Amino acid sequence: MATPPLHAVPFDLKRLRGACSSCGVRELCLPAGLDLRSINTVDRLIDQRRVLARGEVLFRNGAALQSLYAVHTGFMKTSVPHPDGGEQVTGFHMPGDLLGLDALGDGRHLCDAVALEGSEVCEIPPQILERLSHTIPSLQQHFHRILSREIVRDHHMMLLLANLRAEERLAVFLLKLSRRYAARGYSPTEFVLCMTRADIGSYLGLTVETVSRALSQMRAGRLIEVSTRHIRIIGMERLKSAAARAAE
Amino acid sequence: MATPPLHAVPFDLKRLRGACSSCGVRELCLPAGLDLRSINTVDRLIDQRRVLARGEVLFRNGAALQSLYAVHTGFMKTSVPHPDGGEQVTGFHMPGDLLGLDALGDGRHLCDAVALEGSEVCEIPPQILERLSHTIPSLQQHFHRILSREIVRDHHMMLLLANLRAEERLAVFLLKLSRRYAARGYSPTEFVLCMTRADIGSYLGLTVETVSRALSQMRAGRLIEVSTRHIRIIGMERLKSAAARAAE
DNA sequence: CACGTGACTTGACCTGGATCAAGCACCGCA
DNA sequence: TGCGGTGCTTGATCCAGGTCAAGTCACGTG
Repeated sequence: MATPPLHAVPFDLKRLRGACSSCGVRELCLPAGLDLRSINTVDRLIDQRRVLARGEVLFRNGAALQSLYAVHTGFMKTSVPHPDGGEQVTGFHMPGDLLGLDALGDGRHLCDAVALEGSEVCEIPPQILERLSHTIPSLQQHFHRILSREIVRDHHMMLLLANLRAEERLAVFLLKLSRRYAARGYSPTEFVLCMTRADIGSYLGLTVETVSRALSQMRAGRLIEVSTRHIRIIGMERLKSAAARAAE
Repeated sequence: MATPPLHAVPFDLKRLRGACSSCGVRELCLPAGLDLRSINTVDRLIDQRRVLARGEVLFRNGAALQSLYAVHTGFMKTSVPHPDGGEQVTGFHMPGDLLGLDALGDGRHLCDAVALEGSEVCEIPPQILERLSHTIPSLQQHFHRILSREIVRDHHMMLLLANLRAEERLAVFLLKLSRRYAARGYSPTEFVLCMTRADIGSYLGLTVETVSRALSQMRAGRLIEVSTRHIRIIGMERLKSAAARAAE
């Protein structure tokens, strides 16, 4: 039941120049301005890969920052543990996304990161990134862009949590997933959810039951077809208008 | 009815070395590692001040990024306009806070920033910041730290919006304000709110009525004294336990 | 000084989603 | 092949907070 294998190669720098032209939304791609020598330099420094089995933890809340991670293949989630046992999911991460940014603040991770399916990540030691930024200004700029976009995304999420009703939240969620899959070359209308309803609920500030009901309702309204983890969007326009109150 | 004048001098670099030791939480202070020559260099480049009257707009959603801004004195809010007329408040900003980070992503501001009382800000052109970062590594690091902390703060906010009930949200809100005032040398137990109930409500995902009721309830429970904008915390411990479910 | 306006409070009512409860579907495993 | 566990769905009930409505308060203005 895994999602189709994703082929993104976000930090294989030897391929970056070619890859960048095609990666569109993919954030980690470096600007095309790098000369070959830089690319080789970088490539020598960043080549640590790490393979994660489904359910495996990449880092935990409280752990010292060793490295940032670029998701290479697979699907990850990050969450902050709730004092009373539960957890709040703060994001889902697909190939090309960067993990661990919250730890730059004081050198400790403030969330857990776990693989929702077999995944591979690239390790990017922050010192190296910072050192490289000195010599490659465009890299620095790009890194700032990534951080800034993360902030914007979070603001968007706050807006969603503060203003939207259950079905609207779900609609936004599905549309965002759809776009992200599309940006990576997959079908925007048909995909498999890697996360449980509980994960979705936590992320969207809803209970499992409400998530389930909202999905059923969207099925009833013929916006989507659902069979447990498999989603097909059959009424993209209706789905978009269901998400209408969100600042798209 | 203005808050007491705030005396922070976050970007007067000539004073930074001395100031930093005392500024604690203040984020914009540069690490002490700068030598005097750097300080003078920076100081020559960053000296644009801008004065804002209460209600005046610093920048608008959609405007091209000219500059980042460090709040110098006063009190600002940022908000993203809601398609259907309203707005979602994304943050309140006190002296030492940095504004405009969301625009690093694609060079356009994605929120409005307005002064809630007479304020003064320092302009910090991002190009200069980036150029300086090349020559002063500790500055770069510190800037990353600021961005990272912003992300962490937003995650905390998401957690609040997704999980807490009205009174808990208010309690967290007041405690956070209290701490921020304390960090700037003001009373942690008595202060004046610069924003309307509507602003608070928007920020916390509540209606004006609910904000008002929650405050009344906290008064009834003798956690605080309220008279419109003036707040005094008279039961700090009770206030903290009212916010208990938040990951403090 | 009365007046108007916008900010705030309080009450009555209603509803979306949480909670509680029951059962179903799927999967790994013996 | 049956069994247990985990994830998912659906129904019934309840309540926090949204909505609507009616004041009251604070303050700036003619």
